[in-house]
Amino acid sequence: MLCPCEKKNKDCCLVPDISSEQIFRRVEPVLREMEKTGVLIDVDRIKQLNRQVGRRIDKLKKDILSDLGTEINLDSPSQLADLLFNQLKLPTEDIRRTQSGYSTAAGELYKIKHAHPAIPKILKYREFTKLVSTYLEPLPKLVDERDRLHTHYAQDARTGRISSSEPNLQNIPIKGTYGADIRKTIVAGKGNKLVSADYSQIELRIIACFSGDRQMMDAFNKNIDVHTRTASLLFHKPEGKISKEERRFAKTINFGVLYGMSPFGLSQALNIPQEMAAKFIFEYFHNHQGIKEYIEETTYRARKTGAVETIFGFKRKLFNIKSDNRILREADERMAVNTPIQGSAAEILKLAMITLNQKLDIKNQKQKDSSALPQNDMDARPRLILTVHDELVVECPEKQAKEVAKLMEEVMENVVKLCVPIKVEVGIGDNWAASK
DNA sequence: AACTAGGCT
DNA sequence: GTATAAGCCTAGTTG
Repeated sequence: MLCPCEKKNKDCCLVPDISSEQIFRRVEPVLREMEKTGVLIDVDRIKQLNRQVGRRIDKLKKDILSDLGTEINLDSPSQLADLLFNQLKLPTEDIRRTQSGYSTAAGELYKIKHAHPAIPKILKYREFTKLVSTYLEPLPKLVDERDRLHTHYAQDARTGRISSSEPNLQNIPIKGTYGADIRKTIVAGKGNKLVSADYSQIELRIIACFSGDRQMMDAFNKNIDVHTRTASLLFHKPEGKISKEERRFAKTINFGVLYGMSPFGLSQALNIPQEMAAKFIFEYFHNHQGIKEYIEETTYRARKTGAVETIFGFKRKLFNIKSDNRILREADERMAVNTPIQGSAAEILKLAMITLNQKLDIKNQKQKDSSALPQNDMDARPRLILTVHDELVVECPEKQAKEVAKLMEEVMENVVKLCVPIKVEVGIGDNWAASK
């Protein structure tokens, strides 16, 4: 048992006595089982969406090419950049460069969206072609005879996070015009429900605990929205008077801190002057002394030992932390801060998966014994089907959904005890979007 | 294979 | 003066 918040009394946290290596090993069979189970998708609905979005792409493409007055390949960034910036001479002063020329990334085109009627259409075209080429076209081709998708899960060697490939089920759309529609195509089988459980702001809770920052700990302990608390300190207003915009700013800064964001990065993210961004960051660290000291302490220790580690002792070596090359050194400093947070969150989730699977197995055994379910119906029992960094999804018979939701919440919230509460949000639905 | 872009947490 | 937010996977173009 080791308490991660070293600045405070030793017993405020309870971390099970298990190593990161053991977690790594014991989650593997859980992952293999999830791959085997697979997730059910509504193939007809995907094909329908494919046709629908495809028609909009065709129309956009026609409009864009007629607006631009030439035949170029819209999927070629280099052809597009040459046309927009060299031939049509659209303003370039705010446009980032790539190795080859001007960038046509969405964020850059957005800055000049009024400079030419084709620009907003190009942005839509990009959004829709992404959905078709990455999701709507490939997914139906990857299903088995029962319309289930079987991904491959792997554990990342640098942070311990779980990744998903062929297909990647961890980047199924949720935002944007058709995002929710696509997520709705991941469905529960007949008579089943999907139960989704999300850790609420797990990474911020971890940094609150590791740093012992008074304001952040206080917000979590009193169940005050942490972004609203940050906004309240930043804008010198009571929490009740914080606007949506102010909360959004605070949220971006809170996440920025986890990643080591600079004034430049913040100014880009919020679309504000760099000076203002610098002021926000200064003010943030003034209000959150604990976080400031934690970051200094972590990078200092990384320099001394050449590595950082997570709550269960997973180590990441940082080869450039003492480099004379500022670019490389600062990249390692950001990893030094981020890896223990992201990696610890990954371990907490994996330990919850191991524990949850154990309890589901025990439950399944009992169900079988009391013959509450048909003996050979492999589908009629709760199974983990998805894991997405801070979320787990279980598919289970409708009748068990509430019970399973409760179990997931209980297991995930108590698998470790930090010096702030861990909160989980659960939902039940017929598809992935509805279960949140 | 490198580059650019973009989906998710 | 220069680059600038952690981690992952996939797709299309280019040479």
